Amino acid sequence: MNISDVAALCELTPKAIRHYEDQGLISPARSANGYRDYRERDLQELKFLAHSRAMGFSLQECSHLLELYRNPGRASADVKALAEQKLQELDLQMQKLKDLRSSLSSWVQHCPGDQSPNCPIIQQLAQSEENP
Amino acid sequence: MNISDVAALCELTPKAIRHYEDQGLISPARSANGYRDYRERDLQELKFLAHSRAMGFSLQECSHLLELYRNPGRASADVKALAEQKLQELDLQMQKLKDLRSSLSSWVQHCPGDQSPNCPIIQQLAQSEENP
DNA sequence: CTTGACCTTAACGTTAGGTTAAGGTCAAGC
DNA sequence: GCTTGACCTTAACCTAACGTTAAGGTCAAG
Repeated sequence: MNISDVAALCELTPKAIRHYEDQGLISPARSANGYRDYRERDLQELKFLAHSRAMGFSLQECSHLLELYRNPGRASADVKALAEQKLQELDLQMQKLKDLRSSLSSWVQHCPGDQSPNCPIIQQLAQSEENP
Repeated sequence: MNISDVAALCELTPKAIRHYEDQGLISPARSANGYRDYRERDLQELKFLAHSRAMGFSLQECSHLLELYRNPGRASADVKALAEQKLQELDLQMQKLKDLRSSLSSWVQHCPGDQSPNCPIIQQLAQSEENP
């Protein structure tokens, strides 16, 4: 199968698929004309990669996950460890976003939003935090 | 004041400050020896930028905010508009993170985490979503 | 006068691809 | 046989916001 068809099936772009190859994650066969020729197994791995990326794993982490996927002798503990680490990262990010949102939201609520220059948002951003 | 001192006061790195200058956000005076020479006003603006960046605004958005900060004739409505847009972005990001976390968390809970290869996380990632 | 800590610019690295650019391949229609 | 359009190839530059060398000038202290 050619790259565009694979891309459509995996909901990836051809460029992304080539990128994964550049990074050594997959290495499809080549047809006589030099075109990449994807087999069933490549398709499955690319779908796996697409889902892993969609879950927020970096390409490096996806590479690691793919190794485990390929290895019938894997230990589920290794997979779980990766997932739990990602879970922690997600929690950290969410906490940060929550804090930002909270501050920004309250500033917005106190902003008149009219033609006057007086603005608590600007004031907060300008504040020199001189409160130890 | 030299760049390192400013950086320390604003909790930025010298490189970041130079970057903001490269991007046209600030333009400090130069001493006779060619060193950047930051005045009080530069300091205030850099603090403003640092806080704006910390609130999740992009450099472009920070540039816009800085314009408003500098302009005594600004309308608070313009500031509020930027803030509300950012607020929406934060909400979107949080929702995505929540969804990811939710899926991943449930997969992790069902993973034995032992030496066996059987792993629901891998299975979920490999799934071909054949459920319309 | 040396030394170390600072400053300068330039240029490449990072992440995960997107976007041209220049050119080869292939199946269809004339 | 020939053109045309849709596909494929590699190469190389673009994005954000800096971090990281690298090579070299400046300055205050000893």
